[in-house]
Amino acid sequence: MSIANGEGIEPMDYTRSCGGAAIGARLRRLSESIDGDTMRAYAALGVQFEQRWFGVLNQLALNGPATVGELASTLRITHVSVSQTRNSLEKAGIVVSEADPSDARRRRLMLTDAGLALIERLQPLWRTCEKVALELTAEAGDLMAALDRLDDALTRRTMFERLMSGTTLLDDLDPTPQGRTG
Amino acid sequence: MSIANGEGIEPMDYTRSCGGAAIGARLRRLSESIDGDTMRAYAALGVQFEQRWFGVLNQLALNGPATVGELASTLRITHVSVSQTRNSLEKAGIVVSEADPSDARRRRLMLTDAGLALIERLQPLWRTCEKVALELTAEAGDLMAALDRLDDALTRRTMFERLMSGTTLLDDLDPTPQGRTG
DNA sequence: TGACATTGTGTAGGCGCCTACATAACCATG
DNA sequence: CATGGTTATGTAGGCGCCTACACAATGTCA
Repeated sequence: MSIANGEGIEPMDYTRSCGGAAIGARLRRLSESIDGDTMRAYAALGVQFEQRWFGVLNQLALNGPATVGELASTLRITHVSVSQTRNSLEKAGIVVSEADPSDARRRRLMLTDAGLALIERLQPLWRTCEKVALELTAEAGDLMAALDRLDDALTRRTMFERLMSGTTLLDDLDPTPQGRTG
Repeated sequence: MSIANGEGIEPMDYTRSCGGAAIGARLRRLSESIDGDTMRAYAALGVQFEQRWFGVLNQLALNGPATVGELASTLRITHVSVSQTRNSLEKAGIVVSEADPSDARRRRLMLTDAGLALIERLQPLWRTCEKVALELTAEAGDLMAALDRLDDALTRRTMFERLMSGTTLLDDLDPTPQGRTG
């Protein structure tokens, strides 16, 4: 808490110095960097593409038509996000949807010919992504496996549970109820 | 590309099956999960806190008053983001700012007493974050180090450079100039 | 048949970050 | 001291995701 020098020395990376409370920020920064560069690659190839399209397109290509809810569940994002992505994909003519005849609540998405062509066209870039991912995994030493394990760890016990569990937090926490500013 | 079954089988996690093109999405999803849970922890403790405050607050606590640009540089985010965070912090009474007497373009941020008190109050939670980060690193097998190495790898050569470099991409890429939809 | 919960999808608005652009203060020139 | 480039900050609007809420179609049960 001591107020030290205001300039001069500068830690090489704040997320490295204070890992714990900033790990979310760090992952976010990495994802934005990678997503941004990938988008730039699409643009550089003259292909109009949105990052968020990938999951849905890939699933439709692999497994055929699917509903909003099915895609959300497979992609592990909310149905809202899928719904918005669907909207964008339809506007771009890459996907069409129709009400499921057996249940009018459901909306079945399927690729258009333009969608199939787009996927075909992007295959090389996506294969390159795979290669780069391998390259990075090599350089970063087992990154993907570490992410797998992080996913697993958080599935076993969420961040929230970990933060709130007595052993780590409540022992330490000063119980004066002075908080709640707003 | 073959259209297979539309229901039934479901890969356990799409990001694991198609790692390359979705690595950004995966990191984003992880960061959102962690950030969201951390925010829930603040809320559960009755403290009104925004995730984005952390970097700036931490820096001000560690190094004393600083300008928007200095913070942006240290935190490795844009000055815009710092500027918006500053605004939010000032509205919450946690930080005040004044024009630098020697250069009126610069705005020096410093903690208020309320800001110092908030930091004091959050120390236990932040220490818990550290512990949880260590816990996760243990469970995820050297996660933080892998992230360090990923950062380094991307600094050496950006994702964009990797994607565009001939060896990986241009060899594969079908050169028909049919793209550019919009 | 009508009431009521459940399910599938959509809308509004928020998060923390971004890029592109605008503005104001500073610093050289002439 | 006017001109124009540079620097520090701010505004507008976008990204992909989120939560909270709205609503229509379906199932259930009196």
